[in-house]
Amino acid sequence: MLDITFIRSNREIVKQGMLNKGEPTADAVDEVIKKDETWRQLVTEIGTLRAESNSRAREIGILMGQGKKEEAQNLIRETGEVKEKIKELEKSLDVIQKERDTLLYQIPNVPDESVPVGKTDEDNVVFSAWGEPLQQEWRLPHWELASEKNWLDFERGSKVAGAGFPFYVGALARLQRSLINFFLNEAVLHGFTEIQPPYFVNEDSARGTGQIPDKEDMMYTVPGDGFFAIPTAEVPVTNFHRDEIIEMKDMPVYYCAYTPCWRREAGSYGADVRGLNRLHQFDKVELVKFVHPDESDGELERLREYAESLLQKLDLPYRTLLMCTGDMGFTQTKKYDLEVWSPGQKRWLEVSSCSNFGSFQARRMQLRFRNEKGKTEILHTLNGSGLALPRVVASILETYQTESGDLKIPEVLIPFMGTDRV
RNA sequence: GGAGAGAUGGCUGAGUGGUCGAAAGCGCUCCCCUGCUAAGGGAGUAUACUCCAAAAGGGUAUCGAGGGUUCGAAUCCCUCUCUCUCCGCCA
Repeated sequence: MLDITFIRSNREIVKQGMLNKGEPTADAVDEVIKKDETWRQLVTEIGTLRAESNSRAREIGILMGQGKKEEAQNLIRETGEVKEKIKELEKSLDVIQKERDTLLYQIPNVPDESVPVGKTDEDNVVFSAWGEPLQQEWRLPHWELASEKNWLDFERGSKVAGAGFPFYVGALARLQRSLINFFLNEAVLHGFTEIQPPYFVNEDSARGTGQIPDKEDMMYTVPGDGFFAIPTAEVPVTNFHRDEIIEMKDMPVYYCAYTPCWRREAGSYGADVRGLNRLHQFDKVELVKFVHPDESDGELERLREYAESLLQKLDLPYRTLLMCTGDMGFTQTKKYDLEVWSPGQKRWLEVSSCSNFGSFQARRMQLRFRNEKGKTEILHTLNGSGLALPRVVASILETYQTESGDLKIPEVLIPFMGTDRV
């Protein structure tokens, strides 16, 4: 949610940003400003009437205290009219406010100036690249190697849960656990505080990070309890401080969390969903930052660099994309995607997405800090994957496989795996 | 799941229909005094919205949340949420 005051004084910028993000029109901006004007008028009017009603009530109290019942009765009679008027206006205010807020929720965050304007993923910019993508023809896609080794069981996954819920078996299960440990250890070394969040959240939390209204279809729900299965740890971790004021001395706040993630992924098909490319449940280590508004630009770059360093330590070639306005999503001001090379499929796989949300999420959540002057101020949030597991696993299976059909273990994972080859 | 108790400002904790946004204490900030790592005195110290060009300053709302009664509610009524205690169940 954008600040209505910001929208009022930056009408054209907000409109342009909305169009750049691919919204068909930016009419909501004009409408919300109009609604807000009416809203403010009503608030002022109601305030005045309430002031009057309050002062009369106080007078009545004093008269009663002095035993002047007659005079008090007169005043009480007169007050009825004001009360009626207030009730009436309050009803209108309620309606207007709902209309205003609905519009407000429809206006996306404004892209940063450094973000390229574009419509689709074709317009994303390759920001950087690292490593030499392997091209040998003998490399098998990860699902073939995994099948030969009995490491992945999609059939039983379907039987037990459904499509997109595979079992990881034996060495591959251990490899995932090793990656989780590696990622968490690295994050803690870089100053992130490790937390284990709930895997289900309530509606308020889903709204706080912007999953609703808009993207509730992406989440699994728990019937009867009103819970959503988290689509990413971002949801519970960012909501950790919802409705709180963080002291300046405690800023910036960095968290990392490992969780499974559940996504319905309605409408996905084809090669996209082969093997580990796209699942309904996957593991991820997520990084979340709460920072001073002046710092968020730099913090995004450091977040990106940190995520990249993980791929470098695993020695997996990757490239970093700077997402264009049309492909970046509703809530972000700027976003990088990290894509790892999949030599068995000869394609890039997204394994991390690092985003700056500015004050957009924080405002919804009333997530504030006490600034230098002791005033409360909405802070900025960022998050990034560090990293999403299945595609990293896929890339490892394809990058580290030998021509004889074994799998070498990336050096940094050997301590966790207890072996250098499986 | 059953029974009971409770939810007040950064914290502790008063307040059961009338100048209560809320006593007092603690903490914190500033000032004064004090020649010493103590003590004393004074002032200040919630959040959101809104009016005003802005500052100063007004106004409104908020005592877990929502609704109700009333001229007036932290205080009465209803619903919900959460916390604690005891019992049951349990990884």
